[in-house]
Amino acid sequence: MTAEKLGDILFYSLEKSIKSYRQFAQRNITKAGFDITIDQWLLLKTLQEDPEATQQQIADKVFKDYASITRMIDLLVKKKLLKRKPHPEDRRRFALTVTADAETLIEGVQPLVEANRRQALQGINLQDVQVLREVLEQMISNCQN
Amino acid sequence: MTAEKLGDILFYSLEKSIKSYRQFAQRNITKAGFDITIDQWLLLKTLQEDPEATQQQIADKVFKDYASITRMIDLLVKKKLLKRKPHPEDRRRFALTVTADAETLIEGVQPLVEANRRQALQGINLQDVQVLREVLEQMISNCQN
DNA sequence: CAAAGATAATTGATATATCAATTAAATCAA
DNA sequence: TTGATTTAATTGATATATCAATTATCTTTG
Repeated sequence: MTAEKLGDILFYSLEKSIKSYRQFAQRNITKAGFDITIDQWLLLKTLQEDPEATQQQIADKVFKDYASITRMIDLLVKKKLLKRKPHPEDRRRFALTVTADAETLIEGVQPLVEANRRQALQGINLQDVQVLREVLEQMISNCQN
Repeated sequence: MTAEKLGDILFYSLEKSIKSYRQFAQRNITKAGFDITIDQWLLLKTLQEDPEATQQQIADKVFKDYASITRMIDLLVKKKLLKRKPHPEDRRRFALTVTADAETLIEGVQPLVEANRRQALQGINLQDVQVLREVLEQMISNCQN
């Protein structure tokens, strides 16, 4: 019969948990008056960590499609959070710069993000988080083809 | 300094793992020649489990937005996988019926879905899956506001 | 019963995901 | 050096996510 109920399926909980967290986190950021999505924040953060990254490297890091990154960057440029200039050494690329506005925004959001993470993990012990991390990594590698 | 690297962040692994799984599963389904997305499959499955469900109930079950469900149903009707008729008792609603085509499709996809799940969980022991499940549920409830 | 409130679904606007095809520039190889 | 291959990014098409506003119908309640 294998009457596998949706609620019993691990992947369903996975989806649900990540969506819950995203909604929760985005709600808090929006409520606090920040005009930025979590994905945009993450992209900017990534660029700050590695200002020389190509769009493809960014895509790999935030685990998104190249096309999505192109469009997100378009948006961020429109919002004056990024500057896009021709790259001096490789004309296929662009040199991306996080603007001062963006830096302020990112800093402002940071404590909220940390608070969100803390609240989401409340009452969960560290060993379990570690197990979770390992299981997820195993799953990721199992799905690499 | 809190130089929290992205890779260290649990939520990042969560996103990455669910995306890996989805891409992996969708790839296999598409490769096998089935013209359906995982989300569409899930919606149809949910309706099969509970044919009387309202769209809102479906949305809650698959953890999607009402608007998304409306649009997915439009699509499924176009693809002849669903029939939408006026509901006999409540004119605000629709009576949704999974077509015979859809039933065949769902059955055909089923073994693939199960194989995908098995492969994704390979080498992971059951206790750890159980821990995972519990942690995720806790996280979900932590984010309920 | 009528007005107010609740419920089911849709629509519009914007953001993101994904695949395939394309363009432009760089690099490699004969 | 030219011609083939690879790489960086974009574009188009389609699917989904999310919020707010709207419509239509039902349910309460005064």
